[in-house]
Amino acid sequence: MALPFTRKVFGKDAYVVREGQPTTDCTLLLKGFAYRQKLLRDGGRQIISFHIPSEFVDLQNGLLGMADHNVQSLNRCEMAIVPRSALMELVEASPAIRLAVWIDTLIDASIFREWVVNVGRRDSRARIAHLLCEMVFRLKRIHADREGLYDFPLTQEQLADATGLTAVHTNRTLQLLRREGLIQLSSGMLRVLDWDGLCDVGDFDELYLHQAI
Amino acid sequence: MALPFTRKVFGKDAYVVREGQPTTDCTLLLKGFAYRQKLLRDGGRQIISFHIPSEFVDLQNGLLGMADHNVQSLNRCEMAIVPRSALMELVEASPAIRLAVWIDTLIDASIFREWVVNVGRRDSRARIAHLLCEMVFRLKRIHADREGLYDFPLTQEQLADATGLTAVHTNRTLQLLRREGLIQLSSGMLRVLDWDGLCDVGDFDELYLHQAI
DNA sequence: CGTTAATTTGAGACCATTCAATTTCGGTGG
DNA sequence: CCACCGAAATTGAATGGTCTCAAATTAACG
Repeated sequence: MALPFTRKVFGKDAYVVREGQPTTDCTLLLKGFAYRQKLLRDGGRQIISFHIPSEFVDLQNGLLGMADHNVQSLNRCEMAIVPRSALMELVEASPAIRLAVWIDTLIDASIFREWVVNVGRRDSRARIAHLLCEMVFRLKRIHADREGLYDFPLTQEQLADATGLTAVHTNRTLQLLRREGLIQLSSGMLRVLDWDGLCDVGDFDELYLHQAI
Repeated sequence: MALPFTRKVFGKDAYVVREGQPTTDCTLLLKGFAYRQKLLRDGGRQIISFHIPSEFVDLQNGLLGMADHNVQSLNRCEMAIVPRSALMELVEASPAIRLAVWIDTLIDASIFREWVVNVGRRDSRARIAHLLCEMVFRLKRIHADREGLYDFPLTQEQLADATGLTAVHTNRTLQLLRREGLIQLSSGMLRVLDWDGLCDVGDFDELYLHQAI
């Protein structure tokens, strides 16, 4: 809280950071959803992470000199923009904060590893189930109990770009998960009807999130 | 070099770290190749990175309390095993080393991000070409000029598990890359015949490796 | 309430998989 | 130096999961 920051509001699908840009800030997501993505030369897009409030979306920018991917808001977002230099000074001054911040970047990396597994080796049903498990697991930490109902503003196209599928096939796979009685998903709200079943389908093991307490 | 370490030799396909294991050491690869992987419940395997001499294979173990994936030797390897506590003490004591080590873990993460893109959005030809580009780019840094010829002991099955393909299809794709005059690959040796062409096919941009000097 | 975005549906094509058999290669012992 | 062996690479044919391309329907928004 002692860090200097500027609060900034982003509309839907606004660019927060662009690939190839020199890094000047680190950005904390206060409200709304955001995602990170890379664009391919052929126009394809791969989403590499989704972010929910309370998460840094580009912490690696503190030490890497150049952004290697894009960061976009998913819906209307409020962000706290922290000058990279201020964050790094704090991190140098406080060993405890340093460890916390470093660990945050390491967990980030662990999630990417799991995503490699997800898009590399799981079929469409497991892929989407796994992604939903991860999102719900993380949403649980920032929300009071909502009886399993969560804001979930991702479009099927975004879900598709995150899982390496097409929007059409994502749609069919979601219908399958619904038919199986695992989830409800509509109007930007997600409810998990059968958590154990969804974890089972998605081959989900929370170990990689390193949230044991 | 001041760090305490024990030198250890691993045979082919030996486990260096196992998923779920409490972390006690960090391991530096001195000789040979290694890889990191995750196993799926259904028996599938996804390789999430390859490592060449001079690289740490599990630096995140310094701060995360538990291994979230497996590390295996690929061929005969020599490793320097550094007690986690010793490394962390050094890192606390020296700001310069701290930055270097942290940045190393951040580049690690950047590579995972690119791998998500690779297995998520590229077709088999581009996927394999991209992986070869990355490996050769990294091999160049540790080898004197070898006229484009490098040790490359990965089997086609390992290449397949890293790209999310089957060994059969990997074989056919490698034949295609050979027929196109891009690479030579046999007997554990790789030669790139057309670097620009291979980068083009693989949609390879070295930015994510953060090696600009 | 109009307009655009998002979701849903259908049919056909294709890339990659599966399964099985064959060939080649690398290493080992005689 | 050759015979042998298991691992790795290669080939073929059939299957299948996912994609592509359109069009239709529904939901979101100003």
